[in-house]
Amino acid sequence: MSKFQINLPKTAFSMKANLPTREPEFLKFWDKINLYKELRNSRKGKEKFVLHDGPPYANGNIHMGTALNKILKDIIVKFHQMDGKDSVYVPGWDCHGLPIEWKIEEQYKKNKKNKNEVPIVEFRKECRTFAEKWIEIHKEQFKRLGVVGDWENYYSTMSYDAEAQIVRELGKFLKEGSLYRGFKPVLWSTVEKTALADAEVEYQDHKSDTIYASFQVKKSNIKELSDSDMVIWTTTPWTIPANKALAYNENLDYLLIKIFDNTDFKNRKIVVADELLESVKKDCNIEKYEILKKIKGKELKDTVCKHPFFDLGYDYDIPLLEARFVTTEQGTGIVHCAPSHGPDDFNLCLNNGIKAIETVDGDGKYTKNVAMFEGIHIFKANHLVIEKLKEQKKLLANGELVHSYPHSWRSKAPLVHRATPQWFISMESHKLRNKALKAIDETTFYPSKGKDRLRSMIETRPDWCVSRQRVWGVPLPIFVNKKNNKILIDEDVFENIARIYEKEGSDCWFSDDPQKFLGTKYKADDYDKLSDIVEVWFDSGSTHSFVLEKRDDLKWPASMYLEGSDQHRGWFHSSLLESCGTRGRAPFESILSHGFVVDGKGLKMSKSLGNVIAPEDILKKYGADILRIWVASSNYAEDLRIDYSILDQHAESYRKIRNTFRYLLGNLNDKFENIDLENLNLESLPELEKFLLNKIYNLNERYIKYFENYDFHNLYKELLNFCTVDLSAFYFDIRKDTLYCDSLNSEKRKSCIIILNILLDSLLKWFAPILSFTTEEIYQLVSKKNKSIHLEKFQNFPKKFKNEELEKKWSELIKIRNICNASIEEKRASKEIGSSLEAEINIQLNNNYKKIITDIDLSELCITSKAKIIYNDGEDIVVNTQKASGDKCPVCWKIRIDRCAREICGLHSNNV
RNA sequence: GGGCCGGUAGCUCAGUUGGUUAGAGCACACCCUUGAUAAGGGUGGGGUCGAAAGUUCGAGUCUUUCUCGGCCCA
Repeated sequence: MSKFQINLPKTAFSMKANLPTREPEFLKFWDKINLYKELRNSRKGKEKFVLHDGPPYANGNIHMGTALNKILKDIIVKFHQMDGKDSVYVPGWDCHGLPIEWKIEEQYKKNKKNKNEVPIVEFRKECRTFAEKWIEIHKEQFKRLGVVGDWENYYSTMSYDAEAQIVRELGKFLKEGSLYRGFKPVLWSTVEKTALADAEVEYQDHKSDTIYASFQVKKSNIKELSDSDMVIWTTTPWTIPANKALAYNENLDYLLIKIFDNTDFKNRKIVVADELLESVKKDCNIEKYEILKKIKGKELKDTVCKHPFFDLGYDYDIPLLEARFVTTEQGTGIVHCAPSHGPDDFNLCLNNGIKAIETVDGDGKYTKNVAMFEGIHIFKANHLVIEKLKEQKKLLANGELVHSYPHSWRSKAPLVHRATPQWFISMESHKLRNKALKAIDETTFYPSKGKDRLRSMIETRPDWCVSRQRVWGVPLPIFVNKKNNKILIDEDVFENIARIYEKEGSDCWFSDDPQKFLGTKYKADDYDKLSDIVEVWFDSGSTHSFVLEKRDDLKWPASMYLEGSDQHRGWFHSSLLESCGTRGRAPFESILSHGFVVDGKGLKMSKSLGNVIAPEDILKKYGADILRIWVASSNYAEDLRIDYSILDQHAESYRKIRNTFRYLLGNLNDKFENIDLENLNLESLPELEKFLLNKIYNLNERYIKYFENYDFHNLYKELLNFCTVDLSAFYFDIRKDTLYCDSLNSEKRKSCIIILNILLDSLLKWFAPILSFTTEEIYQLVSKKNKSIHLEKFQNFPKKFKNEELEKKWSELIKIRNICNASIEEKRASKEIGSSLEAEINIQLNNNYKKIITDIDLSELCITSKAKIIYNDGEDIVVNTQKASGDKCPVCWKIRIDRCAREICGLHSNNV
């Protein structure tokens, strides 16, 4: 302990963060002061920024993707709040749908309960309870991440208000006429007995039966085709009974060949694509044959065939239709079309006046529309079809193929395309596609590539199937007239249903007298009430209508939607369509999409790879602020890598930031004084301080620019570099002498303290949206209690801080400083000196430097005991270092012969 | 299988319309300091820019192919 009075840093801010245990204390504090309410009060009447929450599904613990999403949202919401706006965040949950139904059914199975014996209403109540449970769990998990929002008044798609508004939204489509009943093949699970949403389908390998079957030509413009057969290849033999057409490509070349092998096809003529002849020969064991004729695809026009089961009652024409989807990748270049069992087939046939009919029922059994096969399950029909084909001498070959095939994500059962009565929103009838494309143009995308991604999806997507044959969802509010089969369209009825739902929820649709919904205008006896429910994407696509429009604290459209990039086909997509259909524009002004969380090597996280990291583990080991740094420092435009070594590095950076604050607090003795920046007299400050203000000003300019572009990883990097390069290694290091050794009333020291106050204030606010907990910890230390850092506003730095001349000058000085450091290091390496204060530097400068060096103390800048400068006409900068001579001052530790100017200088002073 | 996006030091990221020896911070190594001390300072090593071919006087930047990874679709 020195006997001289010096000012060493002192602070209650510990070096060790201990985030996992300390952070929850601030959660309690925010709760206690009702931070969310205070945030709203503090920005009453100000411009609103509304980030509308995309509702996560209320099922299962959160994972890294959810954590990333919520933290990113929170950072943005806090940025805008600090920017002075009323930045409102209302979290929400998506609650209806199949996954929850499955969870309940699983429970039933466990308890040996039969789902069919449970009344629908009771089943739905269990689904509701299940979702409620997960909402509560999620809530706590999200809060722990530091996410601030209206947790008390969250929204959910299963609230009565939501269910009612969803009915009103559907009513708009019904009234307009764009919601229609169609008969279309949809992906169908015969196990779950339902159509599946795109997101419910997963592709897995599946072994299929394959067949080469022949269709006898009935009539053609090409004479040689009489008595010949068109050959098709398919992996779904069971669809042959539903065949209505064949497809060819007019750009392909086809061959008419005659077979001589001793088989059913001996001396018969068949047609296949030229390019596929080799593979057909191989698969069908065709060895002896003759090419009779080459046929241009175009010439096949107007050719008509007979169904392979023509003689068994399938006595209708099978026309050849031109289709681009026919390729030479596999098969024969001629494709069998069953409009009830494939979207391509359906569209092609539709354009040629061939309608799909119900060929297979919900269980997967052929209907009465299919002769010979009625009642047989399609998954057991392949061999029967193959037998019949053989019997009719229409089978060239059959085999098996393992290929990627759609399966249900729940039951893992293979799916089929099945024509069912479904309810669709037309993309064309009321120009929905055009409206949506225009809305995309009017939306800002972060990153910009999201725009093309969404646009290309909207450009090609088919009509939107909004019906599901399930029970946990909003019932489609549709009555069909028994007599004329017409849909009841009456706004009064829709409104009546909505009002009922608002009061008691939608369960009553399944239990109560239909008359209740029809009111007095119509008789329930005259109508069939639909039992379909609305697909969940319509639910979540409507959140803008029952959240943004209905709440006074929000606005429509939202300022931003922010989700993972998969939501281009999900929520961004469905919200856009729903809103364009009902309101003619997008419900958002901007879309921010982020990539997926992958492991340290860039691989997706999976149980089997064992590379999954749960947010919970990170919170336990590092704390939320480290996770928030990870979010801020990663480039969300691409996939985000995470593993423990990456987190370790961010934890290191955190310590650097924390110690930067600690230095500030220590030298301010935890006493923060707010500096009036506008009235700050710059002329009274030393140049180094003015240079720092210039740095702060410039950094803030870049900060704003980065923030406006939501470019957080560059923003964070700038802040971190500022802490390490400009402060720790430069300003702080240089000013230690002044701070420690100068007397408290030294003007220089006071100037430095002003800068430290400004730095503390600026850094706290700059970092607050990212380091939500740590900045609060510091704020609580230095400010009045019961107010949060998050209620603060960003600083406005006066333009006078900017000083380009100084910037230029000091960049030269720093160049000299770097060369001095290199020179000092030489002497250190040769053990001549240790600390830089043991050095005396001799600097030779070109005369040009004279005006830069005026008034600059290079020994102070380089933290040496002495600096001699010699000007000449030679090289720009040459530095020689030697050991300083003299004695070490016990106060300032400089080595010198004479006493320094400081009053308390210990060297040769009378005090010694 | 198709579409889109991406691959720059161990890590996180910069690299303007193609133009000197490809940058920063962290990490690492060595040294110093012991008055920011489970801190702080200094110096330094480290990249055939995923691979190959092409266009060009010149390619991390443009083109093609391949490869690896991710998302979406089938």
